[in-house]
Amino acid sequence: MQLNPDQQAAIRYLNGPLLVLAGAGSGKTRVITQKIAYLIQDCAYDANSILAVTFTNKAAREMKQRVSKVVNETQLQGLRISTFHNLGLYILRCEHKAAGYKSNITIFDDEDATGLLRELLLKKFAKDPKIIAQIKGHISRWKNELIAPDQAEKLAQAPWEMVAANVYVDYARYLHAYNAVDFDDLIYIPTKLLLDHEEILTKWQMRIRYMLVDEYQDTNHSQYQLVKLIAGIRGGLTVVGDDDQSIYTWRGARPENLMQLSDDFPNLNLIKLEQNYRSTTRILRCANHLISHNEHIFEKKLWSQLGEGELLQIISCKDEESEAYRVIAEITKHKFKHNTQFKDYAILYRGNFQARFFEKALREQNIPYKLSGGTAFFSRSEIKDLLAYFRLLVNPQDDAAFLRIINVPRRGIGPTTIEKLGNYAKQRNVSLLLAAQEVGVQQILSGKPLQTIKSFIEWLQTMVYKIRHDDAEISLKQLLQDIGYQDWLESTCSSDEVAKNKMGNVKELLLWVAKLLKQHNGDFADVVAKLTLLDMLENSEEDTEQNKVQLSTLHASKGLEYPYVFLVGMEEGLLPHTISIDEKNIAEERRLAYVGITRAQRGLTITFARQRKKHGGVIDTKPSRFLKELPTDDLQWFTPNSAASEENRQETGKAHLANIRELLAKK
DNA sequence: CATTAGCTGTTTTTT
DNA sequence: ACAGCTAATG
Repeated sequence: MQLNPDQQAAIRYLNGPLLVLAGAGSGKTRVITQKIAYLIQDCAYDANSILAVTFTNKAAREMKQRVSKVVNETQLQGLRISTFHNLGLYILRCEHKAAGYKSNITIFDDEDATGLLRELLLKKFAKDPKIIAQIKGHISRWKNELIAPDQAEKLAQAPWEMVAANVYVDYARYLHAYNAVDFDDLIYIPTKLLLDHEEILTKWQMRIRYMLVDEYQDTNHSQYQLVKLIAGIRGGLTVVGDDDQSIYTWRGARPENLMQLSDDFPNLNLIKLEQNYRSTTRILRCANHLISHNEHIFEKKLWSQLGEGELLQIISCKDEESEAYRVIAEITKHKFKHNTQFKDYAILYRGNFQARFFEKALREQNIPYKLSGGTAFFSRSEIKDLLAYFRLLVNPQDDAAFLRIINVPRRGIGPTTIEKLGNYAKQRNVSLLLAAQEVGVQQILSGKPLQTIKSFIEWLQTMVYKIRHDDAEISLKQLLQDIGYQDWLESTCSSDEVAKNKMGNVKELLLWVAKLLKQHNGDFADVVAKLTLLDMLENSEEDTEQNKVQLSTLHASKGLEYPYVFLVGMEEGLLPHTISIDEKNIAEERRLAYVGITRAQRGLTITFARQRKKHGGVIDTKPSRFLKELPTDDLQWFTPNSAASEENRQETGKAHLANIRELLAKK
């Protein structure tokens, strides 16, 4: 496909910073990938002097894949395409000394961070998880705004804000003592570092000569500062964004950063991409109609040359179960009729929990599917356990990891022992593991617990050695053997099935780690940190190649496209979500729906359930208000009593599915 | 220390 | 419905 003049211009423009306002499907990823190719092939840029940044691992993966199709492999050596968090980790690991960390940094995930905060707040006053979450959010905001703990203390006004600031101080101190960072730190610390150290800043500015940022509307303040610092006055910078696709303000994203750019870079050039190469005119008209209900920073109108296309189908379903069966039935029918492939279909939803019903239905029908997003995998207890072992092997100061696994599997180390050890560690001002290694613990602990901990530490040390010197895969299997994890799973799980499943996950993790270790030259610390950032499915191009129905949250679907999209659960309370139903947040929910609609290339089906199970009971639901914001002429409704569909008399999706199977069999 | 029964509150989205 | 926590018991 040829590039249009605007795209060409965006690719070739190198006389300073450039903002590309790119509507959905206007080829923004193409502009970025082609620009990388242009820089390398036509402008003699070294690949390792180019940095491309995205928000999700998925987007980074996609971009890497697309670049490798345009530029040959030897020229790509050293090219960095990564998420903001991975970039932060990279800078932090390079500059750990200046930042005051040892090289074996570990990353606290959300759960660890919340755990630490709970511990700290217990002393102060509260243990209400809501308050903890609130304070966590506040600390996160401070970090996003580049406000240090001591500054926060000075700035705090309201009493509760003072408490939060105090906790922030302690929290930062503890994390540092653990030689650990949280997700926000991965941006905050490197940005502060570049701000405070002229020579480090210069070094990075020299190293990175051109920077490209995708989904720019999702940057928060600290991320923007990081970009600005690296780009410097030279302004080797292209950012691509679309304020209509800003769906991350809940985690601090500031679409205003699009505007901010022209203030910070007076010589900023602006290029708009408005031609859409993805969707039919009908789909686009619906998207434009919907989003016109929002206020806009920049006006733009998307258009397409791909023809009118089919009507959008709106299907009313009885409940979530029949919604799932109905969608599967529609896919089956459509696939048969148009001779398509499973991978041409995507099911998009607001919340991860919705995937369950579709998974069940797909499994029953033996339809292959790909569930997107690694979060589910990493939140599994068995994976977190193993990861905690890994973290402890890397960093003996990681107390969160220590606490998680010291008694998993059971070693007879209970709360009493841990409390004693904890007190001692605090008094000695060292981590739990290091405290247990000191001679002085003998005065605190004795007998069996002491013996157990001693031998546990000895074992850990042999393990550290083994992983460094022996074959990775064998070492990791040994670790699993030594702790008797399989037996523990079998004895604690409710059924053999569950235990087997968990063991399968554990084996999968070990395989990945072994593979990653080889990729990272055996740098176990690096691999473990990467794992925490969920950056692993890297070598699974097969997934998109494989012929599977795609299941994804709306958030995770951004930047992707599918021939036929099923946007499910289009109900009040779900999309828009109950929590975001006030005037300010409704705009973001609308953008979320907009993102969903604009994923579709040729066909779009929107479904909703009239009833949904909620905390036990059954709740009546209403169709989403967003449906009323679509142009009626482009819609075809399928409701139980509408004449539009004979088939729809079948109330349950299951029966509907059976009908279609029968119909197909006859043909 | 481990186990278990009963109690709670809880449901967005991601790094 | 369910997981995660608490308190009581082995």
